[in-house]
Amino acid sequence: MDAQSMAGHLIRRLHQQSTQVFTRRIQEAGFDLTPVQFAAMDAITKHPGIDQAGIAHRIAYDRATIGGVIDRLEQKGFVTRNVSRHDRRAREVWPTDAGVQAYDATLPVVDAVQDEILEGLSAHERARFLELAAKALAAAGDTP
Amino acid sequence: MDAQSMAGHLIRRLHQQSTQVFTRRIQEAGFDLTPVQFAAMDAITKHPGIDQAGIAHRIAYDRATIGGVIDRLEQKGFVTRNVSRHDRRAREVWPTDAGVQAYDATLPVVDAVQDEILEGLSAHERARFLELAAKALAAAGDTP
DNA sequence: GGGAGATAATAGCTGTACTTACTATTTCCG
DNA sequence: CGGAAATAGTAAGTACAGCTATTATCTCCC
Repeated sequence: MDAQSMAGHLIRRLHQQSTQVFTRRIQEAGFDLTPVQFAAMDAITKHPGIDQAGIAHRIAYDRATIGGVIDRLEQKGFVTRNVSRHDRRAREVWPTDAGVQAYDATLPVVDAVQDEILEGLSAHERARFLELAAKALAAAGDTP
Repeated sequence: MDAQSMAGHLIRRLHQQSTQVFTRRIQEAGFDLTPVQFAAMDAITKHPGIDQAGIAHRIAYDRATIGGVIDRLEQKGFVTRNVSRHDRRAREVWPTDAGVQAYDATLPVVDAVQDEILEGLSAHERARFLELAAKALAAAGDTP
């Protein structure tokens, strides 16, 4: 068995490819958002006031990691944080106008990136791939 | 378009799943190798004396990143390094006996992990998924 | 044969990822 | 009610993962 043909290796390469395409296209479009930061913005704009644990849960992240991601989004002026009135342990995260604008502006770019990642596949193959990927994930204890 | 169903997101989740399964099973088996360290050991045992750039190229890594990986493999006593006589810029990397033993011992565990990563898929689906993943990668300028 | 350009490795920087440990709350339940 | 267990966030530590810049060599080509 060659390590190069192993599932784990192929998946790592795909992930690498995916993040590189994402980063390149977003930069070319004049924006500054990483894939993870975009995923967080997606959760925050769709659920304004969500707390950090909620974001982590939605995009399948570690609580410790998401703290740093939100830190950077806050530094960029895309979100603000405040202590929740209902639960003083929690921080509510709200998108700023600049954050909403950045999210809206990057959305079409991100959409295009999804096809580019799988550009070697036909439309049918692409759909099949995504279907199988989702199925493999669901079996592994998916929590979207 | 929901970010959760995007190709990039699914691939990231799969990668996350893949590394978590790898790490857990390897640890349960009493070993201490990360997925990247294993991939590097695979290249080194199959090409003893390979230089770091060669390893990086084989497993599709950044030259800067691989330096740290080899550092850690050296600390664990799995490889040794020496300056190449043919090219004094290059460091030849050789597996130690302990390194070869660790590689051989982990190989069956790693093999089993590959199936576990895709345990939600039937054998046929698994093969199809790997085929599509390889095809998508090849189109993106694969360099194995 | 000598200088331009390529290449190997490293250093420093940013940004994930996940772990364990710790603090501050909240909630559940006897 | 009151304490145990659960939960939100942070901190510190390890390990990628990639970028740019720098240094030391090497190679190629005029």
